[in-house]
Amino acid sequence: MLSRKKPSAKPAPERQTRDREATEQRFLEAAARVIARDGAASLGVNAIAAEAGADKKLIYRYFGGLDGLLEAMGATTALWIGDLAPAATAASDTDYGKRMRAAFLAYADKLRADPVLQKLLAWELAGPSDALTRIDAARSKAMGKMMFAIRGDTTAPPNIDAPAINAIVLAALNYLVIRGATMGGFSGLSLKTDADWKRAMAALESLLTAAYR
Amino acid sequence: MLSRKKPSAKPAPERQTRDREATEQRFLEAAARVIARDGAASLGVNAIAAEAGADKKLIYRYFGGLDGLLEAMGATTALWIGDLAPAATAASDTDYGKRMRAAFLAYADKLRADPVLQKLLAWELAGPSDALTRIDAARSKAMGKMMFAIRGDTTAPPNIDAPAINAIVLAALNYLVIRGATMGGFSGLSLKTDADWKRAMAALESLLTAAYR
DNA sequence: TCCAATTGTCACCGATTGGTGACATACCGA
DNA sequence: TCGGTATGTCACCAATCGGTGACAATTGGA
Repeated sequence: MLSRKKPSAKPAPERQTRDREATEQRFLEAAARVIARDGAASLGVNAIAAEAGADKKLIYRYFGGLDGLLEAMGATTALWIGDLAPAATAASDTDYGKRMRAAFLAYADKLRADPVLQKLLAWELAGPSDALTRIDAARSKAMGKMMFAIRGDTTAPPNIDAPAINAIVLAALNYLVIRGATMGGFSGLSLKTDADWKRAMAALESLLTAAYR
Repeated sequence: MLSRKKPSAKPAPERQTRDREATEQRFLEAAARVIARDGAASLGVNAIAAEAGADKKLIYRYFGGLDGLLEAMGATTALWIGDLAPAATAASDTDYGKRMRAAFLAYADKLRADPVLQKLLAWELAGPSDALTRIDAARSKAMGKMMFAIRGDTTAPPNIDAPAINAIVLAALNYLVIRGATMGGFSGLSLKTDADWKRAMAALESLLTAAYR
């Protein structure tokens, strides 16, 4: 302890904004950055607090812990799902199959551009957590409403289990997007460039047209 | 320290089998149990050693660390993949689409009965690790050989991107099986009972027949 | 029989984890 | 202006993590 004193002139504190909402927002953004960069596995209060430049104690104070923060984040990550319905119905075709195809393609594009949601989806698969399941419940509810809106007054072809087929397509989409982001491909199918994805989506489109014929 | 002495008559040591192969096997089985019960996220040398009832030091001695153990385990988990080809070709039909359908259905059944591989697949999605990627490389290579064997002398219909379509179907299968195991369903489609799966597989079959018509 | 290498055991290390109590400071209404 | 409260900071805790060195005990070959 030589010349360094503590209670003297402050070097550069300047960090005390005293704004709870802003701090909460910083936490949410920091969590998104961490989850997008290091993956959902290495997500914790320490990492988030360090990324946010705030104290982890505040996470407990404001969100009640990591679960609360995740839940708050989950509420914001799935917002664009609601935008899919107008986009798909805008190209208004009275054909059920064509509407679904447009919706799925739009969904794939959006998901491909949202690394946070990708990691969240991957994490849900790794292990069922109470917070994650709640997030998933909210998202799948929004998804169901979207599907309903897209369908509109059209009707699926008879003798076809449309919900099951849609679930299968959605499952393939989720898996392929995540695999493409983390490993660059799956089962010999490269999923790196836009051209790769164009090929994959063409194949999926042909699958759907054949199914909903 | 009353009457309890250490260097006197041994109570029940009896644990020193001095069998390296047996110990390695114990580690592999313990790792499989841990990964099947607690998920891949909570997999570590401490947990594995505790489950195996052996010392973690031996993991480093025998496998060179956790990565080596995972690699050794991955080599054994994908063994049944090779058995899919004879099963699918046994119902020998010269139709490419029918063969693929049989193979995919058999694959789904096997994967549904292999919780370890499920967790491994889920973990690969969560984060790319060097060990995991090597495991995946070995497995997808076996998968490719299997697909080749199943196809045999049949040929896919023209104007159809068979590799892409097969990748899509495989992706959907992986995702649905994992979701069914961890969350019991996906996108409104329940995946708990055998009846649920029968429905899902029927939908997938109709998809494939339509695509490979 | 004896010795050396293999196998197993234990104690310990530093780093990191989630979580909390105590305290300093800034804000805002009375 | 004063004082209470919300906000932010820091130090600390026990538990657990991956990893290693030192040592005891067993085995098998010379």
